[in-house]
Order: sequence, then C-alpha cells, then structure tokens
Amino acid sequence: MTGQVGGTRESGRARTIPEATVARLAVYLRILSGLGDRQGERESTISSDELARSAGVNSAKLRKDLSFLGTYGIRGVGYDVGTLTEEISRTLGAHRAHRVALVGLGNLGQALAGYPGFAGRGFVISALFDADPGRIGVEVAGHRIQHIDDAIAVCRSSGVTIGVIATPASAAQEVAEALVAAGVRSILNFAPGILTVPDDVEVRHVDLSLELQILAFHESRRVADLPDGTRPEPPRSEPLGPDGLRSAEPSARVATAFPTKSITEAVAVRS
Amino acid sequence: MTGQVGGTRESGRARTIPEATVARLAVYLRILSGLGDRQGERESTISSDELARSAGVNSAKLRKDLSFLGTYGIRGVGYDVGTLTEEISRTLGAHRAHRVALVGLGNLGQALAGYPGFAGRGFVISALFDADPGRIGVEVAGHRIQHIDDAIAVCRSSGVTIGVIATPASAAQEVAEALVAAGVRSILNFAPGILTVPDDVEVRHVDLSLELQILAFHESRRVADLPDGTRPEPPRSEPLGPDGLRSAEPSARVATAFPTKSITEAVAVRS
DNA sequence: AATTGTGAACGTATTCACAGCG
DNA sequence: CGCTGTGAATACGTTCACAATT
Repeated sequence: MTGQVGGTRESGRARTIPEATVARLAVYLRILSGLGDRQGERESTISSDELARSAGVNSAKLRKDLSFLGTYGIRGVGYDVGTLTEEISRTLGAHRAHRVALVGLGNLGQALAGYPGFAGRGFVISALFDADPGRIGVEVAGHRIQHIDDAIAVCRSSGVTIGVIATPASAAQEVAEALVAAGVRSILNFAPGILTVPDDVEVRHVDLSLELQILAFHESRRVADLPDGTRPEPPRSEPLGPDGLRSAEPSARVATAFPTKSITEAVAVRS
Repeated sequence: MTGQVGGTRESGRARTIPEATVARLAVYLRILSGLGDRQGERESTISSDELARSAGVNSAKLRKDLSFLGTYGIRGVGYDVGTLTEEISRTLGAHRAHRVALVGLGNLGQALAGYPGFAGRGFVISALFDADPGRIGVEVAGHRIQHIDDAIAVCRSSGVTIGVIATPASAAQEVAEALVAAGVRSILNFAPGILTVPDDVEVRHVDLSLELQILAFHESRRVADLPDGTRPEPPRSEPLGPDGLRSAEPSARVATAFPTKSITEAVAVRS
C-alpha cells in the first residue's frame, strides 16, 4: 500500500524499492535464470535493451528498476548475467527457502500443492491444512493434510513464514487469523473478499473472477460505442449469428446478484 | 497499459475509466451483490464510508471511483444499492454472459474448470482444449476436452470471447496465437512468461510464483536490516518458536537458476 | 561506439478538504 | 447535519533524453 518498500544495505545504494519494481524484478530474475542453461553458449552479459524486450518492458524502465539495486551494469557493454542474477536474487530473498503452509485442499488447493512454481523457486510446502474431516489425513503432494486447528502449533514449530489460502471465501478470514496467530506475516489469498489482518502482515490477493471481470469490461467496451464505426469489426465473426451477433450473449442475461451460491467444490465460493 | 480506458455513453458523464478504478468496481460489485440477500432486512442505501470499509479502501477513493460512472449518490444519504449495483454491473459488462474457452487441463486447468467464480458471475465455459492426446475426449465439468487444433473453428462458431490459458509456459504463446486467430481478444494467462499478442488483444497475467516472490521479498526485508550481516542469517524470532526458530531456512539454500525444470504436471512450467 | 545511470518531464493514482446539496 | 462530488495537492510510476563511462 505504501508503494515504497524499505530496506537498508550495508555498503552503497539501495534504500527503498518501489512495489512496482519488486514485481518486475521477479520477472527479470526468471528470465535471467532461464538464460543460464538455455543458451548453449556462455553468454555472460546482457544489455538492458535485450533483457527489457524479453520481459516486455521498455529499457529505460528496466534500467531504472535495476538502479535501485545499485550499480551493476557496465557502460557500453551491459550487465553481467551472473552478477545481476545474484543481485536480484539476493534482493528478492530468493536465496532462502521459504516455508509455505497451504490451507484449503479443494480443487484449487490441490492444484497449487502440485504446482511446480511453488516447489521450483525456493518455496517449500511444509504443511497442508483443511477443515473438512474427510480430507484430514489424506496425502497430497507428499504431505498429509492436517486439521486447520493444528495450524498454529504446526506452523510455529516448522517455521512456516508464508501462508496460502485456497479455501472458500467464508473460511478465509478465520484461516487468516489462525495463520497470523501462528506467526505468519505473508499471506497469498485466493479466496474472494477482503482479509483483515494486522498492519505488519503482507497480503497479496489473487482473485480469479476479478480478473475475468476486468477482461469483460474491456470486452464490453469493444462492442459498445458504435456511434461511428470505429471498430472495423475485423477478423473474428464468422457466421457468428443472425443479426450482428455480438461476441457476448445478450439473451443469456446474468443476474446482477450472484446466482446460485452453489459451492460446486471447495476452492472459493461466491463470485 | 494506457491506464485509462475509454467508452462513450449516450447521455451524460462517463467518458473514460482508469484501470485501477475498473478493478475496484468489480470489488464493489461483489460486495453489493452479496448485500442483497445476505441482509434479511431491506437495506436500500449504503454510504460511501460503509461500502469503502467493506471493500478495504478509503471513502474518498470510492467516491471518486463511482463518480466515473455518473452521479448516482444522494447527498446526505448515500447510494441506492439497487441503482448502484445496476450501474456498476452495466459498466463492467456484467449483464452479458461471456463465453470462455479454457486451454490446458492439467491440475490448475481442471480446478479452474470447476471454479464457481467462473460460472457464477456470468462467465460461461464454452469449450475446453488441450494438446495431450490422452486428455482429448475426457469430460471435465460437463465439457468434453477438444484438441487445441480445433480451437479456431470451435471458438469462432461458438462465439468465445475470452480465453484462459492454463498450459505449461512452453505452450502458452502458441495457444495465445490460436486464440487470437479464433477472434479472442481477451486472454487470462496463468502460464509464466510474456505473451506477445496484437495491440488490440487484452491480456491479464496471473503469475503465482511471482506473487510468492513478492511476498518473499517482504519477508526478507522483515529480517534484513542488519548493520553488516552479509548472509541475512538469524531473523529475530518472534514470540515464534521455542528456540530461535527462524522464519526462513538458511540451510536449504536455493539455487539461483531454476532447478529441475521437471514438468511435474501440466499447469505451468519453470518458475 | 555502445550502453548505462539518472535528472527532469510527464502522466496516472491517491488523498485531502470542503463546497454543495438533499 | 450528513454525505456526496470534486478541484487542488500530493504521491507514485513511467518515459525521455543525454551526459558519463567503459
């Protein structure tokens, strides 16, 4: 929320790093990491322009981002891949393994438990929790699911620092409180809805239906506004329908309030 | 990327709506929708302050957000829940059902197929695609998985407007191109890595490992700030564990480059 | 000659604070 | 009197453009 995230380093630069930059550093790191073994040749440097293109940003932004880490580039040459990787890695805390507790093992939770991006980048799943008695004891991704009521003890004793919530929305707040009580200060929340936590707890919220609605907004804008044929109504279309059948379906109108509330499965309810 | 998203309405206000506002409108809408039937009583108005609190934003921001839709509040009173719901809904295109194609039915894809947030908010899954021959024909969430090569024909004829990519990273670009060829202009991408698409295609990227890394960064900052300590070693323990149990594990050091590249499952590779 | 690092300009988003209105 | 709507102030983020540097 602050937009600026602090930290002090012994020697030189790097005082605070903007949030937006932190997110991109992770992207750069992924690209740099992939570079290492992908290129058979030993490419040891990369220019801001090249890296920026791979990351889908412009090079000025990239250079400014990197400048928050200190001065690691070589003018006229570029950045040493090894050094840069190391530096970003250090900054992001990617040197350490972080122990993760995953709460809620419905469809989504199970998918997350097996997600290579978790295990593959220094995130170690240390515990799985659920409230459903039918799930307790079941093994998923090499871990036995434990009851959420044991979360405090288990997380504390195993040093969990990151919690992932993949429960229905109705359980999320409660789970968050348990995680906080267990000393977890970083939470990744997949359940819809706001989580209320102490100020020193960092919450990131991934809201799938929100993303879809943002897309839907843009989608609607496309076809809206036909005052003067701005949109060439181009490639798509097809014998899509009788009258200028819109991409969206006007007939299948959707209630504004959410319809069924049918908890088809675990994962996340409502919305 | 413009930060401002356009649209014209016949009568009055609403010219362009900031991206940040669009995202929050979806949040407000969810809250308003939930309000309807949850409160037994017929609460017909809500103040900016109340709604803002539910949404986790401050009330000035909320009012400014709503002001982009037009003037629907009543001074001294608040907003009529019904009107406001309707207005936001219209703006977000939530009146229409949007047809969604989901590509990649590994763990994550299957979880998404059953996700209530998709079906529950006007998003209709119309087709499922995969490239794995072993999955073709399998039924998931009431749909038979089809081969990705058929995506163009199927999406066109069924009027799909939104594509969701839940394949491994290696397949994502190719899939995106197929979707674009099929006329899809809105893509939600769960695969890590950049997607290159034409300018008029809107891509939203959900990157799970990125989120974790951002959390890890903050996690590291918590314990960092040692006067000199090169190796950020012992995070001051909290009222955490018994002995000085560290939040992050210094021993289980993690390679900078990604380790195995083991494509454990579908979902998304590397990172 | 090529490429970094960065101050200054610009654009976007948030917050303040209060006039205007029901 | 309470609450909205919004201009003005501020904070944040991106882009420009060029001097510094290898």
